[in-house]
Amino acid sequence: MDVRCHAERVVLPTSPPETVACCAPLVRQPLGAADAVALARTLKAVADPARLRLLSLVAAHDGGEACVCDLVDALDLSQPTVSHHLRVLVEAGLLTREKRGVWAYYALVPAALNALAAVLTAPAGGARSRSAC
Amino acid sequence: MDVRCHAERVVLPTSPPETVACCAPLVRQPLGAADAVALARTLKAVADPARLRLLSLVAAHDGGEACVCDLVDALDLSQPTVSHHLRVLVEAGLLTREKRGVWAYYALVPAALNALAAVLTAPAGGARSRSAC
DNA sequence: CGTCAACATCGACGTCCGTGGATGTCCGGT
DNA sequence: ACCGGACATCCACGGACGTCGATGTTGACG
Repeated sequence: MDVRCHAERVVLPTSPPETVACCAPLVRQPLGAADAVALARTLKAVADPARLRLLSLVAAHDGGEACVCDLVDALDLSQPTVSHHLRVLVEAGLLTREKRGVWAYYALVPAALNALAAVLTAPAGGARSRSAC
Repeated sequence: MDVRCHAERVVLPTSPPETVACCAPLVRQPLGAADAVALARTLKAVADPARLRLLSLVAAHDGGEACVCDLVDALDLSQPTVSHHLRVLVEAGLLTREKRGVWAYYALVPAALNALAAVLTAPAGGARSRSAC
């Protein structure tokens, strides 16, 4: 499950997990329709207040993982709603789920977040930037 | 007493005074509800295929700016829809609008995109990373 | 084996969002 | 002054999304 460069491949709507859009600088060249849909799908997973707080809570938790009960307690949402958001984040490849006993522990996938950040990064001052992946 | 998980660990300090989406790495500390809403609002502006393509087209265009007619021609959307998306992007601070004569030229705001990217950036392998805000 | 707790799934409801056609506004040209 | 083109705004419709209550599944424990 590595996040490699040059992923021109686009997956079907019934996407397998962890299909994070790789380094497509967004400001280098106009991205195609299919790539835009794929990128938007991942960004939509992050573009929600509850999901942002979940990512933040999981990342800031001890050991970099947290169980659902902790998250339900931290947010003002019902347990099914929290489970739904966690599912969305896992399907987007941003979180991993590991069940230990009765509890389900969620952990961050830093590479996925960094891939998103890399796509959004724009050349602040200069015109052309390095194309190193 | 029953063993209800370990829900006494989380503190939930409400929202810190700072509400700016400056360097708040998202993985450093749990972000408050208000900050999450603000961040999500900006991310929602980007989490759309048409808007992503618009950003890409504008950035890759000559001079870093493009008029609406170019964008309507590039995408398969009606002119009102393109105007709507451009409006969303301008209100999110990601594009600027300058009207010259009959045409309206849109240009990218690199700092805005970079701010988003900075928030999403996670410590890939390391643990702690400090950054002066 | 029965019970309880943790978590996921299902069904439903209200709301927001993307889209296009019709229309309005502004500017330049003849 | 009239007309045509470039954009913006308005309105309405269909689909997607966030939320919760109810229910199902699984594992631990007496």
